[in-house]
Amino acid sequence: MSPEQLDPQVLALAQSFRTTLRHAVYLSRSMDSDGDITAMQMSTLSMAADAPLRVSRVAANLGIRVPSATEQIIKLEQAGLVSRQPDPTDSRAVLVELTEQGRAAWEDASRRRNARVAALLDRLDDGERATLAAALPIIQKINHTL
Amino acid sequence: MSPEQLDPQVLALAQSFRTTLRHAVYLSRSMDSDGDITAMQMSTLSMAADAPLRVSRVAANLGIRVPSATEQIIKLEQAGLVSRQPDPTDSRAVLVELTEQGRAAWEDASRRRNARVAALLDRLDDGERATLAAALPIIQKINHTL
DNA sequence: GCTCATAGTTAGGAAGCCTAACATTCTGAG
DNA sequence: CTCAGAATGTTAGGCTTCCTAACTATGAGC
Repeated sequence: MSPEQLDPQVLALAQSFRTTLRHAVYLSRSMDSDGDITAMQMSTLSMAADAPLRVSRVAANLGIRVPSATEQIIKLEQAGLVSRQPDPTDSRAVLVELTEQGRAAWEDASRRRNARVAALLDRLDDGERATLAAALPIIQKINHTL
Repeated sequence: MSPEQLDPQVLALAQSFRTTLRHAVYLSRSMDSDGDITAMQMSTLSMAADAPLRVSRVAANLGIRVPSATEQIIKLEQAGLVSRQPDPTDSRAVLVELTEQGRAAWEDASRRRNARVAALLDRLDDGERATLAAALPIIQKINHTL
């Protein structure tokens, strides 16, 4: 909490990082806006693709409150993409899992979006792609320390 | 538009990029949610900090429609942070510029947010920071090719 | 068994974004 | 010079997403 102790170089990087990420929000929005599945729904589906998970975990992973997660999950359920099952180990909890249709929709949407982003990345040279590949885990690491 | 031609390695990078960016949205949101100025307002203020600009340019830079930009700008105006002046070269257009109070608020908010992000980046080692610094311009470049 | 914490849902409201319709100003073709 | 169409914003109305507060139902500890 003492700004004087911060390395100016780190501060400059922080500024650049913040700005880049702010713009990347719009990049991400446009990358993930395709068809009828929203970015948030994509996130939820990809979480559930690994294994069924609780509503509260969906909320935590999305950085939203539980009621908001419930709302989104209900929409996914009405669209037939996920099902809500009571957790056998805790009857208070609800497990969100992909339906067959949900898995198909998720895989399809992923494929199309990946192809579009790959087309963007294709314009970079090998060095740039290598740098980007090296930086992504670091950004994820920062994300986890949140 | 022919997915078969895409390098699998580039596709994998695209997937990772997309996922990282999607999570970074929430990171950015938490980094930029501080006090009373929202992330979008910060973006608008930082644009106007360089030079007065039109409503349509604000909208374009934020990736939103003109009416939505108008709405945000009116809020900033009501908060006393920007003023709306008719463009002397085109009376249809409106120039958004920072007020003194707006500039002070922006500088203050920037300082605090940069300090908080710098504290996160401080936990990385020098190599990680170097990689991150190298990657940021590349992400910006991708952003511009949008 | 009572009490308190935990998991989700429901209800109601705030904020942000959108499209459609409109007023005003500019531009250029005749 | 005039008038039709383009460009710039604003207003109006609606949709979506998120929030907090209040509630139900289940689990856990004394």
